[in-house]
Amino acid sequence: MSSKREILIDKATELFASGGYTAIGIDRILAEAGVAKMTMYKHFPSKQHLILAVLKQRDEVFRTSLITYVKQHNTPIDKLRAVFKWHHEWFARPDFSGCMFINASAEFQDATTDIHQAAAQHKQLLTHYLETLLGDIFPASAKKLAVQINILLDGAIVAAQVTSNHNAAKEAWEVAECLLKQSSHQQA
Amino acid sequence: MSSKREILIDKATELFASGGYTAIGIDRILAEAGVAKMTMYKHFPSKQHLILAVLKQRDEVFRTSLITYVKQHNTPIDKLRAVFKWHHEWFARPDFSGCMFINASAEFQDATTDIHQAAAQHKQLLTHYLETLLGDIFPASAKKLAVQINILLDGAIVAAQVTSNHNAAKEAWEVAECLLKQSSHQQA
DNA sequence: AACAATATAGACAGGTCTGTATACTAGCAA
DNA sequence: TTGCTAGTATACAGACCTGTCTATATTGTT
Repeated sequence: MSSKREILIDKATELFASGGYTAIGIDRILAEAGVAKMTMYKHFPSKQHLILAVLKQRDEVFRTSLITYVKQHNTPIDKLRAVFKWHHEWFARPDFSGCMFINASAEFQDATTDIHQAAAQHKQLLTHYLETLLGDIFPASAKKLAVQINILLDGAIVAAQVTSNHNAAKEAWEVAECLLKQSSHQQA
Repeated sequence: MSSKREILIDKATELFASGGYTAIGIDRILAEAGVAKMTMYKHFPSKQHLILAVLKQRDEVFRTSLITYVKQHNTPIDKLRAVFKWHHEWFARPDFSGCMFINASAEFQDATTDIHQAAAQHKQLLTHYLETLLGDIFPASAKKLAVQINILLDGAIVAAQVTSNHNAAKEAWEVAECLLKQSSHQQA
């Protein structure tokens, strides 16, 4: 429906990602989106609400893209490898600027704020998805492994963002492989 | 020497850590530090220079603390375990608010800026330190292992910050242990 | 005591920030 | 026509931002 709302969210996503949530002002988003200020304040009562809408859409787009990509693979191990491959391709994109949720929780440290909680929820949803993937092979230790693989993925994101390490996803996958190998031995 | 300079850096560190670099204004730092504005601008020609001074001190304090802690342990494996234990204790501190360098590179995405480069350098110095620790056991693969263990540490930091996972360092260490075990088999 | 270095308060410029108020326009539907 | 909805332009309030300026005070050293 309201196309202006979508335009606003898309442009805000782009600018927040590359410029930070605090540093990017409303006026800049409005100018680049070609939307009047009052239109924005009718859709979003405050900047904070716009940020939350951005994060909500980002969470959906991000997870849908990943899950769709992984679905194209068959075996559980292939699926897990695909998770890291998806990250590898993400890191290589010219507009890659780290994880918007990690960045959001950096700027909004207070864990009781809605924005920080939105970031935490995204990470939890991702961990839960990993748990479903792992449940097919290691039902007993799926939960713990999911947390550990999530740590590897977040570490790779940070390495790609901070030190521009383009191999971070591959290096992280090798660690994950090692972990999975050990788990299959322990299972036997 | 100039105690005012130190007071400024300490207070700025505290405020930037919990409030973000952009969101915290000079005036707030000056008021809480009890320092006049002109005094600050004599020591630091701009806010950016103050941020750089904060990061420089943080890098030194951080690495010195870690290295001192690790030195109390003897065997190479014990030293590596101590690295994760140090992080575990860091995460448990009430003023823990993530890694100031990860947070800085989130707010200053442009990799050509001095601030982003200071963040990257810190991570590289840390990786290099890990490499020296690993060199004692796995001289051939120390470089690669150092990068991978650094990914684990950064992932743990993110987990502790975003989702308040207080066990992140322990979970990451178990993964590292697995990696080290595999490396010692391959070496033989 | 004289000097230089360091720090001080407080006002100020010029800009930006979020959010509000007002008055106007265009399209659509009953 | 009438009325409703969505959007626009523009100005504004009030706060906050970085950085500069001036004139004064404090301190330690020689």
